Amino acid sequence: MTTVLRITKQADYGLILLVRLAAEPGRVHPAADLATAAGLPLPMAGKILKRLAHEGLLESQRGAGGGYSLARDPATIDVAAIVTALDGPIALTDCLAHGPEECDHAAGCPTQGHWHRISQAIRQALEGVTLADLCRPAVPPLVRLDAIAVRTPAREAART
Amino acid sequence: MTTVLRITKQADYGLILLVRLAAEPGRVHPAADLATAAGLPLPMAGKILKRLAHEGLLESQRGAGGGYSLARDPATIDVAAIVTALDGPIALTDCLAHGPEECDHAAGCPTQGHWHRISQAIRQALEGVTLADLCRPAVPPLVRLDAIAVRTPAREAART
DNA sequence: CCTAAATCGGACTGAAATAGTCCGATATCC
DNA sequence: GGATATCGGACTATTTCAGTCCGATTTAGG
Repeated sequence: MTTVLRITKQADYGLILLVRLAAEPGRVHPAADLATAAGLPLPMAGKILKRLAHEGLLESQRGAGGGYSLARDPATIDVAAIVTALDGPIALTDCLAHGPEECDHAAGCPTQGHWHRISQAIRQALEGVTLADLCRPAVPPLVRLDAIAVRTPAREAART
Repeated sequence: MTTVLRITKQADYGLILLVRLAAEPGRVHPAADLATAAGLPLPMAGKILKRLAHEGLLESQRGAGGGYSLARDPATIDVAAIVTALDGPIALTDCLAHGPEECDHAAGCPTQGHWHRISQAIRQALEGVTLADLCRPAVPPLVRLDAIAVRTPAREAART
């Protein structure tokens, strides 16, 4: 038993790579540069960047002098979009990922409305933070008592 | 690529079993009864009930005529507690599960505060719904447009 | 052209988490 | 004593995740 309701490392890594890209939005960054900056092995970073480009969050330029750059303004890319791009749809259970009506028993299920509410709250939490937010300010935690540390292998190496 | 930010099936099953128990809070329910009611194989239901008892959410009585009953009032048991009991701590990434100070690089990490906020929002969403809520009323979804169906193998069988 | 620098697309492997089962031991009621 | 139950933990199979690798393709520059 480990932890639950988590995003994958790929999404975590992806966030870090995107923060790097957002630091210099105009420039084209080769995957190798981003990988070393983030402290990730090139194959891993490459895989993630590929997918982000495929999902439309990044633009890619092939060939010598090529690389990746942000497709949109950092302020218009929210965390939900990034996580969804890398990890797939966000849902508490598999069935919540399917569309409406998918469940013919919905009528008799008293829990339904509650799940919907919870699901929506989570989604909103992820939509409420943009890539621009992530870069710029370290928002001061309101509660100082239980300030929670943020650590991940990549994130450690990432901090220059 | 499937879905992300999900709870395990055990937690899902556990919720269903608990709803059954909450329907008749006073009574003692044998695992076999709960299993058939929920449409789960007995070993599976047994495993889950065992853990819920071990975590203090259920009380158990052994021997003939024994079974499980709620340890507390349904209104005092929230979804977060149930999920935590069955799936372990709730956190977006492994590092968020650890306590404070665990990250010596926190000072340089601009994303820190944001993660904390998101994490807290998710936790609150799960703490805001109690077992009593889940039983009683089907809260009407505010947004009708994208009414989301709730389905899971067990949940289908569960609906009497 | 030709070579070097890059991404593209997908297959592939190993490790870990999950789902689910099974069994022997123990407690309780009749 | 026998039937009914939970207890505790080991055990297996399946899926998911992390991470790697390779051949193909595109582009810049000499």
